[in-house]
This record gives sequence, structure tokens and C-alpha cells, in this order.
Amino acid sequence: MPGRTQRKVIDPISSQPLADFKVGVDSVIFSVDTSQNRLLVLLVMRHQEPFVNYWGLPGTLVRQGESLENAAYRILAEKIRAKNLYLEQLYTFGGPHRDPREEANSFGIRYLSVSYFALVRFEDAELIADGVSGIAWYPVKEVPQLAFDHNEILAYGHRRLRNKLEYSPVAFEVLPEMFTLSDLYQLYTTVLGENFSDYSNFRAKLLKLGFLCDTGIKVSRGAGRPASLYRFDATAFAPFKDKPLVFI
Amino acid sequence: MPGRTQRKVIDPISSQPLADFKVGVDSVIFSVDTSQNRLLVLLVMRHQEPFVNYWGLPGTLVRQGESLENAAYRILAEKIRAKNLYLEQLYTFGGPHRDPREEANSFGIRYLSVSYFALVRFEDAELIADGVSGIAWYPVKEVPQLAFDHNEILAYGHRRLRNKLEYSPVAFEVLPEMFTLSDLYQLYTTVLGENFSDYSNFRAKLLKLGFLCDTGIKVSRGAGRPASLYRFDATAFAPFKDKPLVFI
DNA sequence: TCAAAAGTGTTATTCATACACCCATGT
DNA sequence: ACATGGGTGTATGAATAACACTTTTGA
Repeated sequence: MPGRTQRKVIDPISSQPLADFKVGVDSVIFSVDTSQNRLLVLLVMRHQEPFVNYWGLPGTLVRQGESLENAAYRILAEKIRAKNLYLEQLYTFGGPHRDPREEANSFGIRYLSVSYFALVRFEDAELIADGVSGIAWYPVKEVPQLAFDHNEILAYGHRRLRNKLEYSPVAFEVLPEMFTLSDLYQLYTTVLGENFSDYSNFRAKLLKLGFLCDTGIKVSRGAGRPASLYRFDATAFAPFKDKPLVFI
Repeated sequence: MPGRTQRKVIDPISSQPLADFKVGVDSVIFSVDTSQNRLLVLLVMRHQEPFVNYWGLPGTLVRQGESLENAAYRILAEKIRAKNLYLEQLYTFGGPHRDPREEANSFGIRYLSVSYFALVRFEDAELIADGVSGIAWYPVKEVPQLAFDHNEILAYGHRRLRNKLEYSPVAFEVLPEMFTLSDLYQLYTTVLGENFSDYSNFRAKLLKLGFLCDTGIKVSRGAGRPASLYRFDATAFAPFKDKPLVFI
């Protein structure tokens, strides 16, 4: 975890041999089920040692000639077919002994995990059941004990998601091309919690910023007044880029 | 860099052998010379290939049994003696071909760099001249072309520093136990630029937050009215932890 | 006609910004 | 006495938050 301070390590024997690493990429893939107001994370059931029959984050070891990011996209593509997605690097967990395989083989290979954080649109994210199955969306509030240090990675990813949502336009990566302001509001409430903002204030603030344009198209969902479909205007958003904009 | 979106990589041959990695830790060590209002970064002159006679970020390869963070502390301790410091992980750069050594030896070893970000107090950070020298504080605005992708890492670290300063109390990690409000203001201006806030507003805002306590001790620096020494009260700050506090 | 969902408006309060001004010290 | 840096106060406008309220639909 970031932000340790004031520690001093005096390592007198710094002439030890270099460590050899295998590098894994683990992804915290989030999705928001707006219909049920639930934040979901993608878990896979492990079929090999270590941690057989534990749920864990989807991950893989990096292949020769493959970049970290591409490895992340590779597992993602193996597990889900998604139209819209957002991906960014999260954190690198690399202490010794975090992977039991380090003990098993005596060659001293270390396992390091570069974790990635992804957000996909729930509605068009189709899970790929690969034979024996064992892949599922789990409500974040109900995840069981996971393999390795994956609970820790998930917690870290969850924190990042909340932050991202507050001051960056990630939400639009994961919403369909056109969406209602309620859709947007739902997304925010399920991730940030019920009391982050009043709907009308949220609405007013976002519309004032001016990068949401009303398409004029109305859509009716069950009872109630039909809602306008809006579109995120990336060009109009450009000036806000890199500015400490807060969406709340 | 984080935040790529909408890319899909279809990798048909995912049965390639795993890559073997050496893992390097490179640190972007910042310091603020308040007397000259300059933001400094620690660079070391390289004496070995690759990139001989280039300046680069201080770094090392991770040894057996050593955690990433400890490796970061190890190089730090080799280069400077510092009382106060703040350290956190920055980003992991791991594309293939980022290190020319990958080409040189044909065993297909990859080099991955986990970068760390550190902030040390300039006044009590004593550089350790290790024999042939070649270690120096460089004003961030004047850094030359660096080895590897270190300019990119530096740029990323610089961005992180600015953000950190805005919404976290890092400044106090790097200021002495007792400091004047001008000291604090100087620190902010040198990092964030001249026009981030008016001194009196900055002052008013911070005092209102209530985690800076006046020790009553006055200190006179040259001409002008003597300033009060303040102390950062971590206990009083606690409630603000994890809240979207902005220091401006 | 009524509930549900969408959308608008009002108001009080806090906050940001840009200043003007007073205070204590060295020279 | 005056320049220098430290410290306080105030007026303006904008942003926030908590509401009440209207509009348009399905049932």
C-alpha cells in the first residue's frame, strides 16, 4: 500500500544475488448493475494449485514479448466480451512470500503481481464460460475470502474506483453512447453510496458544466415521465481535462 | 501511463513461453529548496552500460528475499542520509524493449521497473558521495535527457507530487517538526507555481481546518516581524483522513 | 386520478477570491 | 523612519446543500 513514511532500512548485505521473477497481471474488473444497484467484481474459480477451489481475481502470467497492459487485455478478452471498457494500472504487489509457489520450487523464483483496474458496462459484458465454468460477477459487498492477497488488491481497486468517479469522466466510458441523467445518477449512487448528492443538485451541476448534450430523444422506462437521452461531448469536456474538476 | 481506453487486443497465440524478469526499482526523489524556490530531483551519473555517462534516476535491481519497498529504501539509503522522508509506489513500467539489455543477452530476460516516488527535506538530506561521485540535485526544470525512459518516469512523478500536495498532508512529512506558515506557503508555491493561492487566504484556510497548532514560539529570520512556529497535529488531522480534503 | 419518475426553482449558508490594512522587527 | 516580512479583516460573488415544487407519463 502506498504512503509509508519515516522508515529506514539498513541493509548491510546488499551483495546478495538478484531475484528472478515471473510477473503476473491480476485485474480487478468492476461492473455496475444499475437495475439492482449493485457494484460487481469479476471473480474466477481457481482449478490449479495454489489455492484450488478458491475464488480469485482473473489473472495470468506475462508471456515473452508481451507488455503488461497487453497481458491485462488478454485475460480480459478471455473472460468477457465487452464493448466499452476502461483500463488502468493499479498497483504492484511484490513482497517475497506473497505467492506460496515461491516456497515450493527451490529455485528462488519470485512472483510479482501488477494489478490492473477495469470498469466495464454490465449490460453488454458477456461472460465467456470456458468449459468447466467458474466465472461470476460477485457483489463487492459479498466477496468471500480470495486466493493470494487478492482481497487486498480488490480493496485497493475499490478505493481507486470511488476516487476516479469523483474527479474523472470514467462513468461515460462505461455508460452506453446515450444515457439518461438518472442512469448516470444511478451509477454514481451505487458506487459512491446513497448520500453522495441530491439528484437535482447532481443534475444541475453536471448540466452547468456543459459537456452533456441533450439529444432531444425521449425514452420511457415503465411508469413516470420519459427522460431525455444525453450524450457525453468529449470535445466540450477537453478544457476540463487535467483540471481539478469534481463531479460529486 | 494510466488510463488507456477502448482498446481490444486479440492475441491468438497465447501459448508462448512465460517471460523471465529482473525487476528494477527506480526512485524519483524530490526535494524543495525553499531558500531558492526550486523543486529538485536527485539524479545519478551512470558509470556502466547501458547509457554510460547519462544521468538517470537512482535505481537498483531487486535482490533475493528483498521486497520492492525495501529495495527502494536501500537505494535511498545509499544515496542520501535523510531524517524525514515520504515514500510511495508510483507506477510500473514494463513494456518489452524498454531496456536495451533485453536485446543484448539472447536469453530473453525482460527488465521491468517499479518506480517509487519520494519526498525528502532538503535541509537535512545529506548526499553520500560514493567514491567517483556523480550524484546531484537537479532543478526539475533543467533536467537533461536521462537514461532509459526516466524522463517519462520523472514527469509522472512530478504530476503525482503536485496532486499529493493538493489533497494530502505530505508537506508536513518533509517540513521540520516546527515550521512557520511562510515555510509551508513557500513549499506550496515552489511545487504548485506562484499563483495557486494568495498567502492570506492560504493561511486562513489552513488555520480554520484546525490541525496546525501555534507553539507560541517566535522566530525571526532577518528583517520583518517574527513568525510563529506551528506544529502539525496528526491527531487533529485524523478526521480528515480519506476525506476529499483540498489544501489548495 | 394517482403514483412514479423526470425535471425546475428557491433559499440559506458556506467558500473562494481579491484585496486593504495593521503589526513587529532589523537596519 | 522605513522597508520587510508576518498577520488580520472585509466585501463580493460563486458554489453547495437542502428543499419544495411542477411536469409528464403508465396503470
